[in-house]
Amino acid sequence: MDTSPWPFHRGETEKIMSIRVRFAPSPTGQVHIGNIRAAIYNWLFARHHGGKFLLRVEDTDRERSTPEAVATVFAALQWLEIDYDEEPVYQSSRQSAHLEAAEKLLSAGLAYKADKGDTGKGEAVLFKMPGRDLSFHDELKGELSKKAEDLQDLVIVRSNGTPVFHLANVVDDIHMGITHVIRGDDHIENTYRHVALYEALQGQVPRFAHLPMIVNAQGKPYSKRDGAAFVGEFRDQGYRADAFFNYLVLLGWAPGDDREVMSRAEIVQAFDLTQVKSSAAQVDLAKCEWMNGEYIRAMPLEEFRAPFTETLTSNGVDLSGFSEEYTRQVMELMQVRTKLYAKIPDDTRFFFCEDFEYNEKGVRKRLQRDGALDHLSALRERLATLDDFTAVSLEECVRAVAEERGVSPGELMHPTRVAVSGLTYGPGLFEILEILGRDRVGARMQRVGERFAGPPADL
RNA sequence: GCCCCCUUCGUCUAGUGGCCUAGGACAUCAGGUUCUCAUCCUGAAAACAGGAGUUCGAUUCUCCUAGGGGGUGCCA
Repeated sequence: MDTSPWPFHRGETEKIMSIRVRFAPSPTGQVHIGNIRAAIYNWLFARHHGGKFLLRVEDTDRERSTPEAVATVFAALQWLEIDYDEEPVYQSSRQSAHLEAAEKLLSAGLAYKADKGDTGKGEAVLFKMPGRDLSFHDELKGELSKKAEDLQDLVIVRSNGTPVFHLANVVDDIHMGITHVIRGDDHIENTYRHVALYEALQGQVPRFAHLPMIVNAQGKPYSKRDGAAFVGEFRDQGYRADAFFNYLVLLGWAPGDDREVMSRAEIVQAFDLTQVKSSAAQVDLAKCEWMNGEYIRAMPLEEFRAPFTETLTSNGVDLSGFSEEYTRQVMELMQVRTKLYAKIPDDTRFFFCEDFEYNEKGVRKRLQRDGALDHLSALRERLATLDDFTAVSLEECVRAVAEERGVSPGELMHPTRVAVSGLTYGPGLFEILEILGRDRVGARMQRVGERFAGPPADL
């Protein structure tokens, strides 16, 4: 290692000069997980090193860059609590600077006008490649280089007078004083040409880090066809922002020890570009869900209340008739078995209304079989006389009835579960019964006795 | 076609020449707890793409091959 005491030696300079990175999304309506992960890595890099994280909205595409699309970008950042340090730069407001740069290159003889490809559209401005091999150091992939003959001049201003991405990107990065460009590795090829542009414009060439892509099971870029692909979708499905953030961070980076579920502070502390993988990563929604479940389980019960009630309410479940204490009891049972908020309504609706659906298979298997309904009705009568309608005595009672009738407790419990919840799974039966209370339990047990009596309707 | 990048269990990854009998996590399977589901606990199966080098010694370094991806736009 470098033991020189002289501080401005080699890699030391970058520690002294402050780091400035940026996230430069083009607002197209939704924010792809690959893009947001790039934002996250930029943000973490800045926060870890005490640098600045900036935002540049690349809204030069008039058709797609609507105000709503821009708002979506901000909403995604806000949801994930990715804050930025300076006023966002809107690329659309920088066009004159881009064109000025092109003029400069033109008058310096570093660019020329031509109709590239003889399109007949008129003359565009082309940037002249320097005619030598180009190379740059990538923080993840090492020394990258490209031969002069493989580099072609590129259009920097279209024949209609609008600047092209490459020009705008470089001019703006110089303008914003960007020191590290951290972006997807689909930009590697562009980077050689960008390096030449930086030099031609006499800008300080930043350091680059090209992140691997996020791919699907076929190794192709992950898209909406492969499942949830946009930040908004994950939020709507009931992911917690911190869990989603944590999962995405781990897609291409690991702290080097065995930690996986990590707080934001821990991640910031541990994050570094050198630990980022250079090969593509495949999305694993199962693990993403598991991660979310970990976060949900770990949160204080009262923090669970807001998402819990919101999800139910927005799915048409009316909670107004139930006390805080009542919903708290339900929440207590449900928190440990919730992986996605979006699943809550189907799993808990029966606690809050009478018109829940009966699971068809459950009905066939548990109610329309043997003497299930007989058992149920016998149990119902006994439950009606039970003094103490609590989980403990309910269990005693059910076991006693089972023994009297010479069946296993399960023979009574499964039908009862379907009868009162419509489901074949869920929290402990006795807890469910206690919370629902004697009246509703009795009514529901009676109701299925009538409704599902007789031979199976279908088969 | 040409150019560039990538390659450890099914998946995310640890590993920077000996600590590797290749570790962890998700998923899977088998048990335990249990009325079911979830949680929790125990255990199992599961990988260094292939081939040459370099070296006393390669998952780790080099080269070749194969496979995958990206680029090759007056898209970003």
